Amino acid sequence: MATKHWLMKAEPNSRIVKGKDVKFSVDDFEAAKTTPWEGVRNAEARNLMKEMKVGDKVLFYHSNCKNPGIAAFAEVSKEAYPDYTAWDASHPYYDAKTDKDNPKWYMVEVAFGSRVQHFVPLALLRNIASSSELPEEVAYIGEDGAKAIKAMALVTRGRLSVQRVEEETWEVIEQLAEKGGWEEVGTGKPKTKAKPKVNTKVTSSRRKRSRSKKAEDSEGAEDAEEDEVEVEADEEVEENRPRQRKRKAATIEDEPGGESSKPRRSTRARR
DNA sequence: GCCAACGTTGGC
DNA sequence: GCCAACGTTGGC
Repeated sequence: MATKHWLMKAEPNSRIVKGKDVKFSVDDFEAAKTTPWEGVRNAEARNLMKEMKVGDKVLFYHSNCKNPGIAAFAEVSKEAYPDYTAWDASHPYYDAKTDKDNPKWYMVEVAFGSRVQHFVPLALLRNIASSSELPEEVAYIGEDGAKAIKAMALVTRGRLSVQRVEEETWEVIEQLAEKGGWEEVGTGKPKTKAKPKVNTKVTSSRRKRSRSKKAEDSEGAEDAEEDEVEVEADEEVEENRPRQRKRKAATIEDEPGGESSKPRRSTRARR
């Protein structure tokens, strides 16, 4: 079967949930090499993860930050298995309503591939999606490319933390990540619609702040290494870091510490 | 099963 | 920090 493509969101900024930092930036991901994508507590996102196969390609997205966008390429290294953090009362995403005999939440493991050469900001994608004409800085994606972007779940629905990405769309994102071109201009201005701001900047000045550490969020990239992934993981992961997101969790809990071993990330799953 | 209230996500 | 979109919960 054909390889499928996905987009998974993580939060690059520090955010403490139940005493634990759910941050998981592209830097964290690169250092971890592989990470269990735990913490997803949204049924649709979980169902999509269950469809993932080893080798499927993933766009790593920075969410809930100053400059949200696509920061890296990754791939699925382990198929869906029960998300044990749902049973860990000290975990940010603990779900008191589930138990080991009847797992409700699942996670996959994702292996870092490479950073994008040019960070692809959500603002750029929104700009492309909302413009009647293709911004000239990214004219190389063509009208079909623009059409693919307009249909992206990231643009049309936004809130899902795990989304399906069409192959053609993946290719357009690859082109953008490789060629860039809007940085000096700003995301291309908005033409028409416009919503907002356009982004822009992005690189250039970039934003400041952000996250706890530094940022990187934005771009990053610069180089990138390419390579590809590989990896696999097997075993378990080692560490990994966290990120994650929130969710409600239920309550309970108790304190931190816990084992948990890893926290991780995750994306949010929106709930 | 419908739907209003509520809570969350997440861009800005 | 604001707030819009949307998912979930729970009453009826």
